[in-house]
Amino acid sequence: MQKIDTKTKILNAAEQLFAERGYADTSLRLITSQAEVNLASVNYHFGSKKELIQAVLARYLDVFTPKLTVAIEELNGREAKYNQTDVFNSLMEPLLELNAFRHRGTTIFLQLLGRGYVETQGHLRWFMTTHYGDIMGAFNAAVQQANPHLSKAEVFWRLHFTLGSVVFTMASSNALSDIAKSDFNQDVDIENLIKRLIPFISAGVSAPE
Amino acid sequence: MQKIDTKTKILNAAEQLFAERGYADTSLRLITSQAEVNLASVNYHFGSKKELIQAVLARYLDVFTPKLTVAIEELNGREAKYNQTDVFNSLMEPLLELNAFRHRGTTIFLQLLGRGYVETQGHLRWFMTTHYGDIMGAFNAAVQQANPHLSKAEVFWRLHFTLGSVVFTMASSNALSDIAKSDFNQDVDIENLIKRLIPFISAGVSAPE
DNA sequence: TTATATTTAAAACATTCGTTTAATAAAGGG
DNA sequence: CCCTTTATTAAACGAATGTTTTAAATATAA
Repeated sequence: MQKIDTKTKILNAAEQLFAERGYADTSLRLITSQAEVNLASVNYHFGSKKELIQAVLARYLDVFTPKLTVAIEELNGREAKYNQTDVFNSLMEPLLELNAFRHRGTTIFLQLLGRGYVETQGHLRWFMTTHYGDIMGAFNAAVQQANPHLSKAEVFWRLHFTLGSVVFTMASSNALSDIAKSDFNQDVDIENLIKRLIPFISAGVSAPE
Repeated sequence: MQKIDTKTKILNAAEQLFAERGYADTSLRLITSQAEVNLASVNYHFGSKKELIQAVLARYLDVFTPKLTVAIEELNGREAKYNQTDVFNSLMEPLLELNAFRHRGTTIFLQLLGRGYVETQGHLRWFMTTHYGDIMGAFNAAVQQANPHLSKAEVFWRLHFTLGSVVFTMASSNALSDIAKSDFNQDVDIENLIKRLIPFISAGVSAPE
């Protein structure tokens, strides 16, 4: 039984609550009581709530983006041309490996991402594009490469449509799962959901213009 | 120059701000100052902020759902079987007519809808399903009818993926339009966006299982 | 051990929020 | 015109939030 330091205890509790309830609806008091630490320790270790939010996201992004980077590089290093499915697989592997990083890591990461996009007015989007803009651009380029029949602009938009599907689904996955449970008596986990998402997204991205 | 009563002034200001900034991040003080009415008038006319949110949404839904209802009924009254494109057209017309109801009505409505889904923890979803559940069910059934190769559950999920694409795109349409403008020197309006969305969504919904 | 730096703790602070109150003004009906 | 209802206004309330302060405890290094 090792001792977990305060900083980590805060991050663990915060990411859980942020993903479940959103950033705005999660107070520091709720986080610190869940983490069993003092209220003031958030400001001591992170400075502010805003910086805590960024730290929570950064912990995932710093695991995710290097893996995605090498996956994309591997893709571009191939002799044969790659297609849309190849690109998605390159994305999915690093994404699913987050489940090894932390319990339910994939879901939490996508929920945090989604909430960050729709909730906070700009500051999270700014944080991500300035710190992780390179890999985002590289991924965009890979999708273009795989879909030469689409214009740059069309790829741009379709990737955002895709992001919308994923992020929205994850952000409301709790409620949706409840509905699916009562309507179809169907248990839905993250793997199941991704399995449903893939054909939808793949068909959408590669659709004729 | 006709005089607009206080209730309407509040609704007009509120829907604008709710769509732009979300429900939680929009204070009653911001709304009432924008509307140039007294702070207390919100509680006087609507009872609470929660009820104001519902009233804002209801104003759109009460215009939208009757039109969608007749469109779906017309669809079911046809002799020939209809397909996915037919269903979407039945949805799009009432949706675009909201632009006649109010300036940028379609965008605002979809933004409000999306924010309601991810933000408020349940009460808006409850409000919608209890008051407008019938038409939602009818639309769901129509999509199933048009896609007999899909199970009920699969249709349910794909419609939510669709809602995600639409809502997410609308919710971040301001920022996205700016990016598209600077990257592709491309002006994007709502009609243009929907034109891009249709092939993406259609392909996704009707994809093989 | 002693001195210094780091971390934790309790309390208070300053704002902001939704809501309520109480007084005033305007409108409508007989 | 008077009376009742409806609507508006200014002020305050109570609760919740992020943050800061000040002191105590703990760890670190000389």
